[in-house]
Amino acid sequence: MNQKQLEILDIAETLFAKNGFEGTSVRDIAKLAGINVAMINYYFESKENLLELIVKRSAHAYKLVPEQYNTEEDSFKRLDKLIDHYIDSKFDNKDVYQLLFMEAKIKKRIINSTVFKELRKHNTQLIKEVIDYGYERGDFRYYDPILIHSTMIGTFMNFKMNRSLYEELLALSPDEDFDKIQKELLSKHLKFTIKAILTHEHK
Amino acid sequence: MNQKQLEILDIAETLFAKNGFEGTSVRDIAKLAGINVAMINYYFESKENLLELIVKRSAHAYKLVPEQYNTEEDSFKRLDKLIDHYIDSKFDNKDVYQLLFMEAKIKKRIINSTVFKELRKHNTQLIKEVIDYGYERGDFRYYDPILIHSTMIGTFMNFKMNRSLYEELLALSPDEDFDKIQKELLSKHLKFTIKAILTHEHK
DNA sequence: GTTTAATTTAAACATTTGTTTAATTTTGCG
DNA sequence: CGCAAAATTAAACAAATGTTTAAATTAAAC
Repeated sequence: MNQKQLEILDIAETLFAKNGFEGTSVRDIAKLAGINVAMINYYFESKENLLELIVKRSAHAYKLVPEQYNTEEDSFKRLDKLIDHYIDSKFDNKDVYQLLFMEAKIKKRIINSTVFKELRKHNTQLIKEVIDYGYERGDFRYYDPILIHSTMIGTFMNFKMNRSLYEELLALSPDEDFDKIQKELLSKHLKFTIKAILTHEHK
Repeated sequence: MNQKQLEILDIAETLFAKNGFEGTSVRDIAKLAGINVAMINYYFESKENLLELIVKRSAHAYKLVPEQYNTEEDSFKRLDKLIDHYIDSKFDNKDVYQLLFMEAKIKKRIINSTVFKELRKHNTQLIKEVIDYGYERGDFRYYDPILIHSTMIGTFMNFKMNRSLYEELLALSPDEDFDKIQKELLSKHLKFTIKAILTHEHK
């Protein structure tokens, strides 16, 4: 794939995430990329296929990698690192995750939602291992990793999908780096929440 | 508005939530409602207007009503009731919330996202009051209601939007009432999580 | 430099889109 | 009934959609 094709993927990714798949026409993409409409079919065969390529390109980047956090011996520090790693992986690949999240619901779409499901199962399993690690060391109580993951992903997506609301609520001045602040806030909040869950007594 | 018009609203609501606004054609709606395509414009003037009507019809139902929970004197019980009330209000009006949530991102749409923002501000404020109540009685620590609300709504939406994933993960037999189980699980999890946050010590 | 292949273009293609028209049917009322 | 208003229909509308074609341009190979 050449430079131009990658640029088209980026542009399509952004537009799909912003306006939805149906809400984005191939002409929109072509115009923004400064190319002829026909080039999209020449390069990618179809619009559907373009979506599939975008998803495949980035989906793997959302997989958690144990090496990123399991060097920490302390249960709490390991959890912290896991959460930062989790947030980082989703922030770095800007828009695919929103795309996946939205498209996962659409039954019509040919897109392989298996990719998305497998991804979530994989990450849930790794989260479970960190919980188990802390549990065996007597630091955490046990709690369903599916639910923990739901809260992580849900809180994250909610922040991502309601940016303009949070700009208002948090009353940030427009020159501040919203992404950075949002990321820090989210990191702090999720760490606190998950730790609270894992150390809270059942009454 | 007659019976048929209300039925059309219901059908459109379902389809919009399932396939998105652009992903749903007026002909899809007409076919499912068993009416002529022209009737939709005859009744509702335009497709956009139909969406707006759907939103307006249900948006108010998502507003929390203090009377539903502030009869409880105990901080924890009041919080429990708030959470159940919160979940109930979103479950009862089936698909509008998903619609709002998805459409809130789309900048193109004429739909008044102010409605959605005001709704969230209103609910955040009520959540804050419950937190304050518990804080004044020495039951809770203070925690940013915006973040609490984010976790509530995020966890909820994540459950809602990934139903098929959770059907798989939770390995429910198909004859079980998934909605009911999901609702109970969500209720229990959110109650535990929010309470954990509000009683967890800052280290 | 010529020829072949790959790239890019404008135009046309067939569908589908939301909406409107104009004719028809149904309804309500005297 | 008779008639006007409302409801419903099939058809047509223009615009937009994804895709294809066939010609034009560029690049590569010999």
